[in-house]
Amino acid sequence: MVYNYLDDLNEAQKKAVTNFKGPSLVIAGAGSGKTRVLTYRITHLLAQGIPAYQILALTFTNKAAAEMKNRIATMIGKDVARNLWMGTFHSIFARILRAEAEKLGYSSNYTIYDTIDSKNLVKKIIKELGLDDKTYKPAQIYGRISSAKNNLITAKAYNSNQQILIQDQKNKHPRMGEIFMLYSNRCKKADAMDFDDLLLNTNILFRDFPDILEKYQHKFKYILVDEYQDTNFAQYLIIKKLAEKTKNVCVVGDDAQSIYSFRGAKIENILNFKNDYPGYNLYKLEQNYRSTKIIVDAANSLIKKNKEQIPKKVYSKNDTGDKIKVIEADTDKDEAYKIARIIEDTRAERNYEYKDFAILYRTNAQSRSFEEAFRKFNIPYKVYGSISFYQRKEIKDLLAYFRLAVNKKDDEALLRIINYPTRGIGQTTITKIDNFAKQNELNTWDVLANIEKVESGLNAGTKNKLIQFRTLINNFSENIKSYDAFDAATEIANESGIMKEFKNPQSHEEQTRLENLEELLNGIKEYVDSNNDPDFFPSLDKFMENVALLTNQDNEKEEDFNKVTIMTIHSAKGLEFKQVFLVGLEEDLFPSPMSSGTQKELEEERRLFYVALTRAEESAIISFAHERYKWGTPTFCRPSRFIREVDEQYLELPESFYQEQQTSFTGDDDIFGNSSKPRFEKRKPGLNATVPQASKKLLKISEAGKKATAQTAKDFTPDSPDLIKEGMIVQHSKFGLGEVITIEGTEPNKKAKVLFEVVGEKQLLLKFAKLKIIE
DNA sequence: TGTGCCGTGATTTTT
DNA sequence: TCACGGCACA
Repeated sequence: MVYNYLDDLNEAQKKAVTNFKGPSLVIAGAGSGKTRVLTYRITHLLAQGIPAYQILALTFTNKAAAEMKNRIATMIGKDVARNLWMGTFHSIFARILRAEAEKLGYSSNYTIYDTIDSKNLVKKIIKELGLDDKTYKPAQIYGRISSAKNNLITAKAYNSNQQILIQDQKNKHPRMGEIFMLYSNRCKKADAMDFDDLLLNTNILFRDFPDILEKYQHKFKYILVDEYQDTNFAQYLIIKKLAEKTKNVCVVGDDAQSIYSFRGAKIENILNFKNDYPGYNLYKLEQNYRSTKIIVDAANSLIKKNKEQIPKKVYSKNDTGDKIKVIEADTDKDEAYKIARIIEDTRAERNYEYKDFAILYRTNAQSRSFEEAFRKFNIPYKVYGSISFYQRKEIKDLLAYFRLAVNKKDDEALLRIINYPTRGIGQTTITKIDNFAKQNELNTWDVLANIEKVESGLNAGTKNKLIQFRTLINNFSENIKSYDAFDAATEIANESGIMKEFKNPQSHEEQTRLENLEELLNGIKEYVDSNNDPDFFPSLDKFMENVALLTNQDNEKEEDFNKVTIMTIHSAKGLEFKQVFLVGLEEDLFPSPMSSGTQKELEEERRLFYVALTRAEESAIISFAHERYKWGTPTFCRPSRFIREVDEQYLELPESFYQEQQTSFTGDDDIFGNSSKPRFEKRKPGLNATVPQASKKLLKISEAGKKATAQTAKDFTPDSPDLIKEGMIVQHSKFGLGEVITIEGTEPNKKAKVLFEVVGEKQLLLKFAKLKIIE
């Protein structure tokens, strides 16, 4: 060791790094140096003379793995770091499964189906069974299959479990089990595993082949797991089995930051570590180095409302910092503009750069208003979380050729490209081949391979086209044996006709697609060039091994470096910014109405808020709007309960908030309002009671005319005040629909008393008020 | 077989 | 609002 790395650590961190024998649980509060502990612990293991190949370090993202690897490489050298088994759960076990594939009846170059492939397959099966895809929503069905697998329930086990079957009956999905079974069989037949199979099959491998389990138990003498609070049952059990012999397992995580239960993560895994590994060592990293005192204390004041927690006291020794400013906006648009202005101001006042800011929200749909505002203000920004690079259509299409060349059984890939670019093989033909394949229990490719002999009612011309396609693919798979990945890929890109599709880009969109394809090829070039192992041939099939496991966050572009970050809170986990804007803090948005039904769900939403707040280093700003476009319709909103849950001493609230507190926040009873009820029953209880009775006409209009309202709100042109009469239904740009109760006074000071649907009764001076006549 | 229009429905998503 | 799938038509 070139320097005494332990000097970089505080006492708690040092203990967590140096006590490397036996089970360890490291509870790492937000910003407490979790990654540091992990990397230093590995460094320490290596310094004790433990060989790198005996260390298994599991993360959830490629990014986290790459970051750790880099840090370790700088501390102890690239050559050693390379031999560590460090990567995501999926990539590590995909690798092990490739080595052991035959035992489970797969080949070592099995395909990995990504979510899109999986959903397509589910969709197809639902169709084939003649089921209604409104009852059997593919995404939902896939979700159920996925969560079954994450709980280690195979299709077979699923179908023999009475309880599950009864549950499906109740859910109006009596044929769920059948779909699951077909789905599993199809994947197997295509020599394909989906994401969940990678974990499920690893478990099956370890269960059914004890000698193999023993081999890996012996191999991995030290196991480290990052973000342990986000492990699902399948992952938990793999770790448990691998660590059974040595018990040298170190898990790091923060129960307060568990936000992925909807994907099967079990917070119980971290809460129950003490039971699984009695005699474990517990380390709590409680000093937050990232944020100001106010931010840490505010976050604590909120999170303490959660019941299920490992007790800890996160604190900061940094500056006190600014109070968290709460900003009130009229509309979502207004919210974005206000924030754009603040960004420009802060940049000037504090000498911040654009990269120091982040906009964090609950749902992706919220990005739009910010994109628009930032464009207006010329603020450079980058939006994360849209569609991943590898999920773009053009990329998936080209990759499908690669996949088929590597594994001809890959039916999803085959069907994707058999007529793309179009080569005269239409739906009718595909259906015929497909049916024949199914009747004879064959892969689609098998039918193509013997198309000359197949009695399928296809005419000679069509057969010829199929033979041409077959020859094309056969050539490709010949090529990948001798060409390196880049040469093979380039050949395929050209010969398949995909590049030709974009030869003369007609639109900006086509231009982007071409660039994406080029980027993919460049990536492959890099892959080939970066190999300096003379014993390794960087072929296309090798490149394909991990492609399905890559995501777009893995390749940040350099030009995106100094831009404002716009992303969901989920994707912000692990990141930090000087100033964080927590936007859209409204009921029915955050907490999300979809996940505030149960206490458990609500606690997770609260943890989400906690994660968001603790991303901030120097200041955090919370915003909410009174009116927001939801699915194209302007909707009225109330501030989120989470604002109120933060201890007020850390907040700088807007004037109106104190007034509103008295009316809309009189108690908790309106908080759990059912969102299907008409809105005016939920706001301002004092007025609510009177509104519905007062105007049946208004109610009728607002119920029937939601679409009309949406249109009028968009291009709002007020009518002349002279035309406004008693009894009319009018619309106000801010207050929405209302009924004119009385008109009094004389020009130019005519006043109208209007009963609005949402805000109740208002006196309006007609010369100022902009009203539009609806009826 | 390909195109264009209309109706529908819509969290979060590390792999 | 926006994206996607189904269906009618060329």
